[in-house]
Amino acid sequence: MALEHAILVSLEERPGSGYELAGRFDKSIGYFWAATHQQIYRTLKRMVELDWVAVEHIAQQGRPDKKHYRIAAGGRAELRRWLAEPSEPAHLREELAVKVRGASLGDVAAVRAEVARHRDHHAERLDVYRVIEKNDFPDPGSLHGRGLHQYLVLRGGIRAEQGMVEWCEEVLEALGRDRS
Amino acid sequence: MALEHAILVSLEERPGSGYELAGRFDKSIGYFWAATHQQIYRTLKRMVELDWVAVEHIAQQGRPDKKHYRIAAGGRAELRRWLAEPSEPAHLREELAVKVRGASLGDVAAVRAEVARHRDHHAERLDVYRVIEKNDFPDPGSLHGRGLHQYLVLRGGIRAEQGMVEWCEEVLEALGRDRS
DNA sequence: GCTACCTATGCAACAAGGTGCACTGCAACC
DNA sequence: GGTTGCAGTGCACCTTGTTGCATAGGTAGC
Repeated sequence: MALEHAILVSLEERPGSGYELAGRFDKSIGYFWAATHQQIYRTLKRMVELDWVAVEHIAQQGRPDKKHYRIAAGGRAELRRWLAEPSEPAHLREELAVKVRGASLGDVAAVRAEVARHRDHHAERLDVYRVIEKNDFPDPGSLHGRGLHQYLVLRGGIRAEQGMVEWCEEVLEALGRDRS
Repeated sequence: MALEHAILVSLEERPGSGYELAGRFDKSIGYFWAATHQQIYRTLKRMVELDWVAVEHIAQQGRPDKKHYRIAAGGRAELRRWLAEPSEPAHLREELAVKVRGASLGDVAAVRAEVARHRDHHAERLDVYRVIEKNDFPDPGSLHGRGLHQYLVLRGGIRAEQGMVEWCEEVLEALGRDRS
């Protein structure tokens, strides 16, 4: 499972609480690997038992106590092991595509409206990425190491969203032209 | 869940056995929504209980008996209902991206090799799609209705694989240039 | 003659992900 | 003064997906 490894990578970049991690998985790293707070709390607990992360209980006044996590030596070793290991190419899983394929068995106009909605969604997401690209990586040519790696992942997100927007446009155009 | 609906769409196009469906989900429709034979048998069983599909037991000699499934009226109604309903945009889930992001915590060369492997995989998949496009849809401009919808989904697959290949190339080039 | 694969279905167990809820106390809004 | 939202962790339950195994006769290759 990659969730553990995504958490390890994120904690290595910056230690933090489960709540704070859940926030990160709701944006930034979460754009490429989503997770709910439930998954994160459960996984952190398991990783403490495995000695992949270290916990520190922090008492707070006025707000709930929290647990601060940071990556442990075992976690670093696990990351190295996992990075060297081959991984399965992810396969597509796009409900919208199934709907397009079956559109003629229902209301084609409704499916078309869904495609338009998805296009808007992906266009918004694309905007978010472009802003990040502009603000955080103004000079991509000068990047090295970790910064470069983060940039490349962002580039993947941009490509994916751009591709989806273009596909939605193609579908909208074709369905709009079709009168049968 | 969309697996049920993907099966319904597939059965509507052509009735068949669970085994035969598992074959389809191993190629064609499976390129966009993968499923194992286990999932398919379980889901078919459930859909029979819901009266979404009808079964016919067929005794065979020399080979195991089989069950032939076709879509029922309830399944058609469910498809119409589902097609009219909005669906959540899928979020990305690409383990390779997590590896690229964490590459500096391990053997960057190994991650780079993985990216090359994935590029090859997606390039092969892209070839498969291009062959289907050329053979099954020689004249896209003349397509209507169901044929057009199938073509549009294939176009989505082509775009996705093309995008992945290009991203892998970008990553390979950038990692190859980086000496830090 | 032995191995391996194909057809065909399915159970059992497990891993992973998602949903709903519960508790607490402060700050901000209207 | 009541509602909403945030910070913070977690349980219980449910759905979805994966893996290993079982069964059994036919066919194809070495």
